Amino acid sequence: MEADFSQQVYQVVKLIPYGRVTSYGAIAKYLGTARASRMVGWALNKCGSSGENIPAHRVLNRKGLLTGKAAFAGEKVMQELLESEGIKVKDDQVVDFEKVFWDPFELDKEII
DNA sequence: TGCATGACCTGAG
DNA sequence: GCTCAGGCCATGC
Repeated sequence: MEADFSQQVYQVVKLIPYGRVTSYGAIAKYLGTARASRMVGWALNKCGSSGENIPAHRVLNRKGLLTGKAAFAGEKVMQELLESEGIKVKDDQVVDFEKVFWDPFELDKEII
């Protein structure tokens, strides 16, 4: 349940604000397993089987590349979703990735 | 129990 | 500055 790594990832991904994106490494680091960044992607890969609606399209790699677009219904679905939120995507890559980048640690900042 | 895989990240050449 | 290779953790069979 809560202790499940996958659930932890889903929780963070669902906390991503509208029009913002984050990287697998950022989530992994937030969970305390920065070296298990690969697990983050895997957890999202099972998001469909988990029965939860996870905005995995907001999660990209460190380069802002839509590496997980293949896990969606269509390779263009992920891009459409991002563009729908105001995020520009070109060549399977997010434009101004640094500007739309969002760190899970910002949540703690708000709490503080 | 052990091996192989994975939507990654970091370091070195 | 770019490219190649290795390593990390968690899950499935």
